[in-house]
Amino acid sequence: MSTLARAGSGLSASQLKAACSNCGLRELCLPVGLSDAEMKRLDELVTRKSTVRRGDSLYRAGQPFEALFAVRTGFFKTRTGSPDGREHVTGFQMAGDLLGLDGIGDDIHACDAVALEDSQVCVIPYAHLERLAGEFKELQRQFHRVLGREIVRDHGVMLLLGGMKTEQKLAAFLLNLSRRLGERGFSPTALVLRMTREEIGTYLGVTLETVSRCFTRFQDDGLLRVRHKHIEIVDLAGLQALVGDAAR
Amino acid sequence: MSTLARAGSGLSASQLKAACSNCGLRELCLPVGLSDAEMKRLDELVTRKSTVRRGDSLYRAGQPFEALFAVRTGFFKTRTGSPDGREHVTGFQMAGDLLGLDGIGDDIHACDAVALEDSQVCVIPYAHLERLAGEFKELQRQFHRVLGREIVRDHGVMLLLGGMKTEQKLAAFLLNLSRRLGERGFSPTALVLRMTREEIGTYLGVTLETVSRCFTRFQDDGLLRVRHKHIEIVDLAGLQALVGDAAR
DNA sequence: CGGATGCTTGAGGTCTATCAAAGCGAGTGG
DNA sequence: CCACTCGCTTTGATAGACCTCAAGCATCCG
Repeated sequence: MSTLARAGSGLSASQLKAACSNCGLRELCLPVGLSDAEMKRLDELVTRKSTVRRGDSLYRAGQPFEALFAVRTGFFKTRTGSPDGREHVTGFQMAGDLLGLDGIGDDIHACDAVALEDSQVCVIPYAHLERLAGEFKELQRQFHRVLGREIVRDHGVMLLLGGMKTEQKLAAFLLNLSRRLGERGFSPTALVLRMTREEIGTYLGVTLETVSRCFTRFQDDGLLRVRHKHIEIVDLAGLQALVGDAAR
Repeated sequence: MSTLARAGSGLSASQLKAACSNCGLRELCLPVGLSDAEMKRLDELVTRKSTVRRGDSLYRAGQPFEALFAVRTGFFKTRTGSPDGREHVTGFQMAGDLLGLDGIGDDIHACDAVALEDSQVCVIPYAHLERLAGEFKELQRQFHRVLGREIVRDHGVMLLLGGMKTEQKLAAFLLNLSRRLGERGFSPTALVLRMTREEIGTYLGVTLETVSRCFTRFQDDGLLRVRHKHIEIVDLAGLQALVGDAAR
């Protein structure tokens, strides 16, 4: 929010040179374990940044896939339309997360990516990335790792959706959010939710009312302090005990 | 089952040369759109076959990841342990499907792969595959497609688990199975299930009793004919109507 | 400051999990 | 080859969780 305010409003922020080599997110994004020389070549790859306003789509299902996106600032959800019309959220992405992997399979995006707040992304042209991956062994390896982790992450969500009750689901969701915010230097216990109860609900496979009720139950049990979008985790161990252990 | 009988029992079937270039599954597996020369190099890659007996694991969660596996014959399930001890099935794999992608992310397998019938797989050493992918643009592209499709497939399962009722889940499951069997030259309407009701249940996020009851309900409604593991799809359109449309 | 959106809370009904028991089949060993 | 046993499946009864419908309230934003 604070960094965004400065960079915001201006239309094409292309003046600011996007540079992976000095990006504060480089530990979270693609380039890890690359040599300086390789890092410089990667800088050439990521030449463009893009700003997405809250509520707008970065891409939509059905659109041709041309690039991956790395979130610099802001918050996104990815959603796919359920066959019966309702929407289903497949994930939430924050700074350092990669967006667009759903397009790799068939060169067509399989879901929408919607900004939940004003956001900024790096544009990574995919053809360019594949070319570079062919040249740099380490980049290739790293890219495969990212894809592989996404697959494992999805399996974790399947476990969550298929094998847990509402309380466990919500606890796992909050712990996941807490951990990721902590990794990015934010407080892991004082969260501000960027998404609505309904979005949490379709992500977890329950209704928004059930999410709301579960929040108040957690508060009554002394696990959380809930004031609308502001969540304070009071008893982190208690939440972990609910899930069993699996945080990711 | 019939082809297996011949190749079975013998311990190392290395006598039989595994060759992608003349494999009947090459349309389903990795190599699609490769030139003859590239195909020959790929043959070098897949030098080993392995036999897995029903009930045995091809690999287990926690084991070091060294190779991908392509199913030649047979049927597998992949499962991950739920935090509270129960097992959750993440997928079913048949001839032409790839196994082991869960290990790419962190060089450790994230789930078990268990044979549901006596099976045979091609072993694809991963280090070798990555090397070759660096050389052959088309192989690299194809490999990325496979990973990308797996991600999209997982999103489809998340949709199924999170947004559908039992009837829709089971219908979607049967339609998926039917389609994949059809693509492999089997009857798309007369299926023999290789998995138990419980395995279907944990895959769909319901109990085995609910699966069983749903089968009988489908039979009563004239959609199926069910005799234990033998399922005959009577009204395919009716099943599709239940789901809405999304088959995959 | 006022409308709109999102959140909370309640009541009732449905669906599914759970516990329990019996029936059928496939595979095994005599 | 047959009988037996074990595992899988089916079916029933009950209780509890979640969804649905409905209303009132807080908050955010222009």
